[in-house]
Amino acid sequence: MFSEIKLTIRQTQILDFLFEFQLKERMAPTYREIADHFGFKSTKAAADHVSALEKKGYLRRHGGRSRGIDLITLTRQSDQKVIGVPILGDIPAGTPEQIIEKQNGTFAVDVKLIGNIGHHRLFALQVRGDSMVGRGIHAGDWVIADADAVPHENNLVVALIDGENTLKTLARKERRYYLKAENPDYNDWIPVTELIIQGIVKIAIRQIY
Amino acid sequence: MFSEIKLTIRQTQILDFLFEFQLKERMAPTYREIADHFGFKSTKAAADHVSALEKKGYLRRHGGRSRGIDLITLTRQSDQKVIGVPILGDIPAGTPEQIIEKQNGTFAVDVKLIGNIGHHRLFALQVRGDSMVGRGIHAGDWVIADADAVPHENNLVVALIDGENTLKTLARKERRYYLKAENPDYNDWIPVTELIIQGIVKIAIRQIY
DNA sequence: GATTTCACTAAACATTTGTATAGTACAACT
DNA sequence: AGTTGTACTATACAAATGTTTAGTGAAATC
Repeated sequence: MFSEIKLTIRQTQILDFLFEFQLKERMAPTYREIADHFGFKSTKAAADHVSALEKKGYLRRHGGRSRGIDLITLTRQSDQKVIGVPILGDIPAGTPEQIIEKQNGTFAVDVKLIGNIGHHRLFALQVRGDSMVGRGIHAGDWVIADADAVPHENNLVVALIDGENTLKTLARKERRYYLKAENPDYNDWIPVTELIIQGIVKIAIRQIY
Repeated sequence: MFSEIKLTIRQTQILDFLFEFQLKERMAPTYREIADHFGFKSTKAAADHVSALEKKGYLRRHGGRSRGIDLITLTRQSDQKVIGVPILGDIPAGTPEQIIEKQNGTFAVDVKLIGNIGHHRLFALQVRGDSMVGRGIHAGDWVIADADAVPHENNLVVALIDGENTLKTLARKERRYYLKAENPDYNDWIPVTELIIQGIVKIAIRQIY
């Protein structure tokens, strides 16, 4: 490829500040804001540093314009990136593949919440019933589930039972897995062989009234 | 379900231009650039339109700063509309006005979750401590709060006590309001006169492991 | 019919901001 | 030994930009 041009310690500090400012304030700083941050008594110092960073290819400047520093690699969206997660309809099909096809719009989820999921397929659904109140999940809540995650004990899973999506906790007794409803009123332990686990719940979203 | 605050044809055109400019130029336009584009002979026309859009909650302005127009909504697609909610830093200032200024990046929230907030200011913060486990809110959870909502009894509120943000339930005993921690370990009832209620929690987001 | 909102013009002011000139000091190459 | 690059100060100008006061006319709302 190409070897990056080395930066001095100070130039690295300046560049770090530029990124930080852009992320926080959602705009580029002015030379005076840079100077103030570093305690420079002249704006020329800041301008010189930015000029050096431009020469070395770390940024572009839109000459004449205020706040014209353009950090090339940082898009505005990188601060606020969302993933469109398909919403599961009320009567979903069986397999995870079909789930995505039966979608009912999408739900936007901030990547801060899910991190690096790779190519995993996610889906969203709105909770009905109160089988999961024991884990703080109530009717009307939204859950985001990962269709490709490997289930582990104590995971909150989306399972398909009799054509309906239900939320259960994946439990284990000795060597056998079961599904458990987190509500004392329910006592349904269902062996995992009788059903399909469609996804592992990663995020729960509650609207508070 | 919810109706958005309506825009006039001209205001829609202005908003479209703001999105277009931000996308192309990677920065917000100035009032003169807006005026030039539309052929306005006074910058006041542009400023008035932007002011109207701010009042209707379609954008925020960073007063005094050049290119200080901050488009909150990222996408204009009706399917996947998100609002950028400023994230509160760890040591926030007192009044709701100052909250927005101390922002630390933004958090994207699907409008499906919030409905019509009008021009209410929202903010996001990550929960520390376990004072709200009784209401299913744990350390690490995200909460989205409305800085302009009117507090009611039993509301989950963000309150500023001794320079720290804490979550409490707004409770009432006879005619006086108090703040209650939803954890049997805590028993702190604080009269509302001694503190500032910064916002009413509308959404809680939990990452499930 | 009165008031408010919308959509601007016109002119000006104040601040913010980019840019320039002139210079100091030091370290690193060539 | 001389040049180049780094890292600034000090001052200042001019352009860019936000903001304000004062107004007009039409459309919408009360």
